[in-house]
This record gives sequence, C-alpha cells and structure tokens, in this order.
Amino acid sequence: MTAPAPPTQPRRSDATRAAILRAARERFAADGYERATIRAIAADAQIDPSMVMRYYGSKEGLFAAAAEFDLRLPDLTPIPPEQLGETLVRHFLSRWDGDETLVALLRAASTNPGAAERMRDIFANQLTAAVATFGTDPTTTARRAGLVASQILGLAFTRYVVRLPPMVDMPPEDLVSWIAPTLQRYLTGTPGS
Amino acid sequence: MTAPAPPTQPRRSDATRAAILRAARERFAADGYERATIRAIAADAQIDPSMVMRYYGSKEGLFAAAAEFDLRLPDLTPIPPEQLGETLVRHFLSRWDGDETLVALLRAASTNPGAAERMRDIFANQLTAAVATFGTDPTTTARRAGLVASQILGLAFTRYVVRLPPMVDMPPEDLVSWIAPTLQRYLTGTPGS
DNA sequence: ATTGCATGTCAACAGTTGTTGGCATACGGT
DNA sequence: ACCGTATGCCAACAACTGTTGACATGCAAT
Repeated sequence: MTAPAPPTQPRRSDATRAAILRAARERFAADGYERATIRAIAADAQIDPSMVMRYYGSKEGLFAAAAEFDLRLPDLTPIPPEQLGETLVRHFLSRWDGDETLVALLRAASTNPGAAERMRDIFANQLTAAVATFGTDPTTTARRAGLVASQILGLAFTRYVVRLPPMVDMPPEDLVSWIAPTLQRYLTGTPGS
Repeated sequence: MTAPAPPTQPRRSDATRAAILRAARERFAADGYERATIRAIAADAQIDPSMVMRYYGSKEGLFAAAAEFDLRLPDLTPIPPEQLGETLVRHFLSRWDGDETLVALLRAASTNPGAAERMRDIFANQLTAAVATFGTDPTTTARRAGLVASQILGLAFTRYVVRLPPMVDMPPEDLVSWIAPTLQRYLTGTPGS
C-alpha cells in the first residue's frame, strides 16, 4: 500500500493477466480447486507458471481473483410480488449461461474452505439483501433467503456439476415453470404450504 | 477364484479393514477426495499406509468401498399420496444424521468424475425407481425424480457442505414443513403450480 | 516343531505440486 | 542513445502424493 491507487493505469501485461484469469476460471470450473494445477492453467494461457505467481501471488490469490463474483440480482422492488419466483429463476439461469465463474466457485466450495466462505458471503449478503428489499417479516428474511439458496444451488449442482440427465436435458422454460413456484413460496409464502 | 466364495468367512484383519473404512469416510467427508490423503487416513486408523493399498488396492478402490451407499428409501406405496413429500424429507434428514457417507459422496462428486457417476447412479436408479412406484405418467417420472434430487441435494449442500447459517440453524421440523410441499409438488403436481 | 500364509512395518521410488530466484529481453522515458 | 524497469522464460527446490517391494512377526494347520 503506497498510494490510494491511481485509477489503475493500464499495464502492458494486462492481456497476460486476462488470459491467466480466463484459463483459471475454465480449469477451476472443470476440475475444482485442487485438481486445477497452476501448470495446466499456465499452459492454457500459453505463458510460464511463474507468471501466475508474479501477478497473483499464490494459487489462493489466483482463485480469489478468478472467483470474484456478483450475482447481479436485479432490483426486485418494481416486480409484481407474484412474479418474484419466476424472475429469480430466469435471472439465475441466464446468469450462469456463458459465465462459468459460479460453477468454479461451486466446485471449489466443496473442498476449499476459503471458497466455501466466499459462497456463504455471496448468498448471505447479496441474496439476503435482495430478499430484504420487499417487506416481509424481517425475522424470517434470512431463513427465506437460505431456502431460496438451497433450491438454486441444488439446481446448479445437479445441472452443471453432477449433471443429472433429467436436469441437464430439461429446457430452461420447463425449469422455470417447475421451480418458480418453489421460490415464490419460499419468498412470500408460509411453511406447511 | 477357487470356490463361489463361502459366506465370506471372517478374516483376522476385519477390525483393521473396518477401522480404515471408518477413517476413510470421515476424511472423505471432511476434506473431499483429493485432500483426503491415504497417509492421513492410515494415521487416523493407526495403521500403515501400505495396508490401505493391500486391502483396497488403490485410493479409488478405497473410495469406492467407503462411498458404498444406499438411500434406503422406504416403500412408498402405502403412504397416503398427499404425505409423500413430508415422508421423503423426513427420511433424508434422518438418513443423513449420523452417517457421513453421503456427505463424503457429495463433496467428492464435485471434483471426482467417478464419484459424480456414482451419485448419478444412486439418484437415477434408486430415486427414480421409488418415484415410479406410484402411478404418475411414466414419461414424467425421470423429470420429477430429477427435480426432487435438485431440492434434496441443494438442502444437503447448503446445510452440510457450504454450511449456510440459516440452513444449519433451522430445526429439522421447520425444514420439513418448508420443503415437504416443494417435493410434494414435484412428485404429484404440475408445472406452473 | 515346522511349514505356509496372513498380517504388519519400514524404507524407498517416481511423479507432481506450489513456489522461488536468476537471467534474458524489450519497452518507455530521458 | 541510454537506462531503469516491466515482462517473460528457464531451471530448480522442497514438500507431498500414491504406490511398491523387501522384510519381520505371528497365527494356524500338519
């Protein structure tokens, strides 16, 4: 820490940094934290393994950079209350499509404590905050967010990690119509039904 | 192969084999496949690492033995149709309590292809078979089973692997009353609601 | 008592891992 | 043209991994 960092003037190595990050995300998503080796990531990025260390400090540091993730939850306040579930499923399905960062985080969270903590942060902060915006009883907010997370992560786990055939084959629209009511009940309903 | 195997006459090393298996399940459940080392498992079981190799052939073989798992789904035919969801959630919650085999399988399935395949088998065979016992349209059976798996595994993942606080803290009875209606709808309901 | 086999210990192997330091090269400011 | 520095490659280290083989010990049957 020397200065508050001038708006990050572009470095000559930005292309390399980006290539490393892209390869890292792919490998972490495909193999998980431990099986994704720095050597393999470097080979994918067509650079030397020592460059990874120089730019990201360590494997942990590289993962922290590669797993930077924002759910980008939309503002839920203008959504009609009865469409909240559908909106959320649609958002997550499209958010995952073409961005393997969450799959990387999901795979890594199973074995890497740091990744698990980050996953807790993301869902405890971002999702709970979103659920809190529309006015349900504040004492149930965390619980509702947890239940939503359980179905959302279960969907991601079965479809993108374990690849259960029926979950892989189901068209997004069918997933929406099946799962939206579940989230809807977790968000605005009551236990028991 | 000499004879069709006499009912597995007890070997003098059965205690050792069991100790290895117990230590293996603990380590696989706590650390996942790659971080659970044979040396650590052997140390827990207070034996030499080479014994693991002799009795289980390889690390893969040890995992295959340690992750032998049966969902032990009850016969669902005598259950009143409207109680199917509740019965299933209760069954899974009690099945996981005190048996870390499924957590081991869950953690390992994220990074180990063989473990993922076993997980697919378990849920594709055992769960789909159970869902098929009560007569819904056979063309939707696999799909319903997949959806149930997504919520069940999401519950396990958030509660036992990632340890999302609200999901860890929620009493089993509350989990049942929240999640049972979800499974109920996946099993006997229609998409859209 | 002696043989045969199951059980267990010890040491070492070959490969892979994250990580480090030295050295060449090429860019950018003077 | 010159120099400081950023960028990149190469070789190597130390630690750890699964796995193997040689050797000791003890049980059980002859």
